[in-house]
Amino acid sequence: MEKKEDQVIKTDNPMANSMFSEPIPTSFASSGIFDMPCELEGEKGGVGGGGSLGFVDMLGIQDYFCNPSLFDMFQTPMPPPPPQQLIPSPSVQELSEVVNTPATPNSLSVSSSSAEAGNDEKESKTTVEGEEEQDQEKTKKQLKPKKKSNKREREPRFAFMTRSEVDHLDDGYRWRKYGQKAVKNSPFPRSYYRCTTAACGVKKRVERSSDDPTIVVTTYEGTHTHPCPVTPRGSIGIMPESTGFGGIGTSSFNLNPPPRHYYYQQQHHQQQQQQQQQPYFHNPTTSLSFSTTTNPTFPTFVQERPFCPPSSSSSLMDHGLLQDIIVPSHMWKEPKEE
DNA sequence: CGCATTTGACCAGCGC
DNA sequence: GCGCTGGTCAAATGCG
Repeated sequence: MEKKEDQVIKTDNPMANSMFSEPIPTSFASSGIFDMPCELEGEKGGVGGGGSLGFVDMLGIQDYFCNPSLFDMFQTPMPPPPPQQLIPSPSVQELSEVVNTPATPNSLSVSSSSAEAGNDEKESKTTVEGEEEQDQEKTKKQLKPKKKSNKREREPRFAFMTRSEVDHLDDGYRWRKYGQKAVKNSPFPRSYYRCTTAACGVKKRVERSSDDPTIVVTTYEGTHTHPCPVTPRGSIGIMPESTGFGGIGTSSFNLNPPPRHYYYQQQHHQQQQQQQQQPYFHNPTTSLSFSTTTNPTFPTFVQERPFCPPSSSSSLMDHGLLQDIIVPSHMWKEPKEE
């Protein structure tokens, strides 16, 4: 029962979190560089969710959404983890494959799909409201009907790959672990977490990549319906509702982050070219790429910067983002020794 | 004492 | 129909 994962956003910053699911306006469709319509000024150590976040329908990818908080996570300090390392392109591909097992290359309804993808997609017509799901959950608890006639409709999911030694990354939200399972083809168990906030049905799964144990794959499902209860080091936050992404923000940092530019690492020959198109990056120190190595339907976000630990000053925190080290594409191919 | 984690059991979906 | 696997529940346990 191979499952295809959701799209994977790979980052070295464990703060992968708070993001998620919502259809990505196809208007953002593109096939190369993605210029996140997010402005940032990053001064208080954070990116905020200042503006809107654009997103993609790359190579058939749609139905995705990246909560602006995504940006946060890229510059939010991670807990105690070890020195972050850059993830060379190769590994990205590998991971991508691992996580995105057999998918349907030509399928446009990539929507987050995973196990229940099939069903979800069929029923996805009737958009699921968070409340509905919660009701279902309640019902479940009572009769344990679980997925039945009313097969549970899942919200789009987002997977993030993070190089970290800690499994459960601190993303600012409070999570309660409700299960752990051994997963097939992986020596590492998968942990299931649910947002502890009442009425917030966001869930996330955390597991390590069997290929690269240093990689933690965090899959988020759902959208938080509340402000981030915790702003670790004042760096986490979610997109303001005004953005239309349903997020609620309470970031303690500047909400007008400088433009973030991402580029989509196309699967074929364009890949390298794309990577070299740094001019696309307004902020040359930070880049995030989408990679659809094996399966174009599942992009992989690759953060090209090593994690920058929080500093005592907000300005420095900001640097955590702005001073990221850019890794030339060629370096990806040839992982440097540390 | 309250909350989070652990862990075995249970259930549903899927492939054969 | 059966077995496998993923996902969830909930009692037991741990911890602050």
